[in-house]
Amino acid sequence: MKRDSRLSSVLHALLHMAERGEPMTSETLAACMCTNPVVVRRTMGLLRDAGLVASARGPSGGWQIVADLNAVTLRDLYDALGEPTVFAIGNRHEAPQCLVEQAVNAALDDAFAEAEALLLDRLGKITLARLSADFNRRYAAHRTRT
Amino acid sequence: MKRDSRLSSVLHALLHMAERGEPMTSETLAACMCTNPVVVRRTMGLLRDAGLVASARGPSGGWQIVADLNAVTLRDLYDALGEPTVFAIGNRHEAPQCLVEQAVNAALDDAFAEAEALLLDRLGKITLARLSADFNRRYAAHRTRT
DNA sequence: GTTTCATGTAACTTCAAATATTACGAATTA
DNA sequence: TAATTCGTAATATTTGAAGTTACATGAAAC
Repeated sequence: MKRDSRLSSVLHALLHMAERGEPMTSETLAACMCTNPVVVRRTMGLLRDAGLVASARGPSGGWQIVADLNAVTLRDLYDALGEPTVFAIGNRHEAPQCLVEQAVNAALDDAFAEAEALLLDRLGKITLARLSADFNRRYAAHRTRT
Repeated sequence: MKRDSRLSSVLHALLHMAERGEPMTSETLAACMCTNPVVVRRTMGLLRDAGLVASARGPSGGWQIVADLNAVTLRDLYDALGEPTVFAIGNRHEAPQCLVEQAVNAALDDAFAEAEALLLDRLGKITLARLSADFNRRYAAHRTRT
């Protein structure tokens, strides 16, 4: 299976944008994430629909954060991306006739639902501001070392 | 992404085997799970390697549970399957140079690790015996209704 | 107002991982 | 020895994410 890395990607992009302060083109963002401008536009487009970033066309255009870094959590990003499937493990059939399979599914669904709830709760507690601060700590430490 | 449904599959198979009491061929199991005998053999083979089931060749051969249903948890099955990847969401790069991406990955890794730990803990608390009992409750209820 | 730059998006291709299939060898029972 | 069943290699299919190509649309700069 190929894992969905969009959450990781948009976070990477957003922190770079936060550092920069001025609009960044999808080309620039794609370069710093080793991907393709179209992929960036597609993904950032979802964040724009959610009101988190703004895009502008033409010269001096590009992408910019419009939300308050203290107010945006990773959960918000997850939601903006369309609440992608969390687990790579799932039931064989979703609504089986077989009573055995129903019992199996019920047990698995419970456990996975609990884990998903915990994950989303954790994501809801991490703000972009905190990640940005974390990055700046790492940056300072890095400059000290070298 | 295509989700891994082997945990669901082997559970389904094991409960059928528990009900039956005598060996079941991979062909029979495949039929009741709408899949292929070879797939069954491959997957059940992992459980055999873990000492949970036994296989016998030739006429009157097939698959049988050899473990105590009270002692086997879903976590044991997960382990027997080789601890498959839990999440369909992941980091873009695993060991990035970029400090921004390192900060992002660290935050995500934490949240996902917590959720995974909770999931495995839950799986470790569900025994095959409990699932079997759950099935029998459903079966009784079903017979009452019809 | 024309040129240039950048997004918007449809259509298609590639890639990775699970699952399915075919084929045949090896072991076991009757 | 014939029938049955597992063991397993090799290959194909399927699914969904990611990447690519192509071109239309809109905005700024001159």
